[in-house]
Amino acid sequence: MRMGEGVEWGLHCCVTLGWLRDEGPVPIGRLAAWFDLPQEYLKKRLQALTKAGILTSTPGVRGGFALARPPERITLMDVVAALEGAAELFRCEEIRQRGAGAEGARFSGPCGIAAAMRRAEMAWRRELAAQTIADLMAEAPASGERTRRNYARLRA
Amino acid sequence: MRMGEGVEWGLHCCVTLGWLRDEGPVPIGRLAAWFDLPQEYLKKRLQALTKAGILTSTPGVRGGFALARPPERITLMDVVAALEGAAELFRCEEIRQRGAGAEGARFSGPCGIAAAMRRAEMAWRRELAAQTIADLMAEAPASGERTRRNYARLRA
DNA sequence: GGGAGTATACTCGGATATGGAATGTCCGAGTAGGTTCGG
DNA sequence: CCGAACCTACTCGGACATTCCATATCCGAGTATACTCCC
Repeated sequence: MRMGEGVEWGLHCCVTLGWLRDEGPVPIGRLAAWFDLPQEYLKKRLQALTKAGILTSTPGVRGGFALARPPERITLMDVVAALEGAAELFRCEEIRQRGAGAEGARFSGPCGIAAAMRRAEMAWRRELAAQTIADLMAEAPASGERTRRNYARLRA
Repeated sequence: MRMGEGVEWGLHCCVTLGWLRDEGPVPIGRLAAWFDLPQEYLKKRLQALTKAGILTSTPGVRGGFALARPPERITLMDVVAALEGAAELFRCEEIRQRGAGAEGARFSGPCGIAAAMRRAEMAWRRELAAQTIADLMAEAPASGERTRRNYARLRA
């Protein structure tokens, strides 16, 4: 069980778009070159973020991607859910109700195993939801400054 | 990103083996029929648990699988790590150091994104390590009683 | 010179191949118990 | 009748197919810009 690499890409792109928010939309080719990533596949991932309402995409010759909301209102949980699906990590198939072991059982309450796994997963989600893109931006102001400088030079 | 179904199988089998600890080793065929699971693949997963030191396997005509330690000393984290690998969910590829965005950067500290994801993952692991197989057994004493009864009937 | 129409180049969007991991299946090695033969 | 050797049946262990999803790629739809032509 591992997370897709698109999550790292999406988070870095969101932080970068947060820093370049005053510069207007950033085209996908620029972002791909920025991190040396496969352009077409990165586009596919950003499209998922767009569908989830995290990014906005504007077509046309001066188009590109941009944040749909202020960075303070975008949590890591939003990005992960958009890119990896909102489904839970552990899926209970209720195997306790099948086979010879279920002979003469009622199963009133929920499955204890599923409940325990759910508790752990909720702790994970809570931590993810507590961090925002703005927090990540605040942690590295120097990188923000450099990003704006490099981007302005590329644009010129 | 989803967890393999083997985790659910492994946890249910561990709880069942905890209840049947006085009955000696349980063969794989019995366990597979118990939950109506594909026998050969379940065996592969239990072999992983054996390699991790969670189960013991005894060959021979009266052989089978059994818990290697008391249920109080087996955490959900142990089982998940044995079946899904101990690698972290989020792997940082340091894409910030690649491409045009890294022009003239020093990168003194660790990647803030990786740190944030690590925090969330640690919360998840902590919750998993706090729950043991014995806890799961204690939550459903009725199922334990029924399991012992059904198993004795099958054995007869 | 001004404005409308048109052509164009650049963007996003979804449909289409490919590779690797999770899943599923198979055969061989080993051990405990039962059986048989000899004492 | 007792004991030891052998044989058999059942177990686990690892090697071999198959299916599904993440990854990677391609072509088509749409729009703002820039240019051109007409008034």
